[in-house]
Amino acid sequence: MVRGLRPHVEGEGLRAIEVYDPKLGDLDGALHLPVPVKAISRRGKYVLFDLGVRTLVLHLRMSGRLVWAKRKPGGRVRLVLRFPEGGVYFVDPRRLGTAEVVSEFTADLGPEPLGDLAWLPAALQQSRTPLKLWLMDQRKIAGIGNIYAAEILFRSGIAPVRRADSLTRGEVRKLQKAIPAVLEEAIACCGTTLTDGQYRGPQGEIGVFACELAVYGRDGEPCRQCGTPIRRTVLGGRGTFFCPRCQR
DNA sequence: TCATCCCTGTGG
DNA sequence: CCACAGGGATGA
Repeated sequence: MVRGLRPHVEGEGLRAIEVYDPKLGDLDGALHLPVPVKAISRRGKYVLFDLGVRTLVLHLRMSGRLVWAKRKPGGRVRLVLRFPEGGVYFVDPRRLGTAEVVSEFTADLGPEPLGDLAWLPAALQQSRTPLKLWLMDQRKIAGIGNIYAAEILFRSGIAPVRRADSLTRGEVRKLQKAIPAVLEEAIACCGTTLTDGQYRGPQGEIGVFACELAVYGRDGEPCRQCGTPIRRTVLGGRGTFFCPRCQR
């Protein structure tokens, strides 16, 4: 998503911030607009607009989308970042997303999942939590959510409830490979659009990784690898999908 | 380490 | 109608 927005906003002047949801509060109070966007980047699931002395921090949570458009798109627009050539529209029907302007971005985030994962074995050894919860704990490793946790575990052949500190060396190696493999593949597919009105890229692109999902949302359907019905349980309050045969 | 809550929309 | 939804902060 950040890659899609980059050509539209990087180096461009942010003219105005229009807030349509009082929950978001005032955002431009500490800013001298217009201000050039020096860079747009990502850390974990946070989107960061580098405005020089300040940083605009967005988090889309469950239902948020960032749409680049000339005019207002459909849906519940909570925020607009106005640029000369168009706007970044923060569409967010559930209103769980967040936006703030800060002097320095801070968040309790673990390392990026696409960097060197040499630290992983030692970190896993220190935790007794179920592996799926470990993967989704942003303080342990940043950026992995419910869909990709499920898919990473399937590709690793590890059951979601396995304690993090119980993995064999071989399983850790599989996990180490599966984390970047699943994420890179999903990014190459432009993400995962499950149904209409859900995740889209900044130009409305559908994320076709939904076609590649092995377990997520496939409760009761046959495993693509062994035919065993995919099962759904609840872990940490979240739907958890896995193949009881392929994942031990 | 957990359930709960924040919100609203959709699908069964 | 109820269950559930891609996330995360909070308080027990």
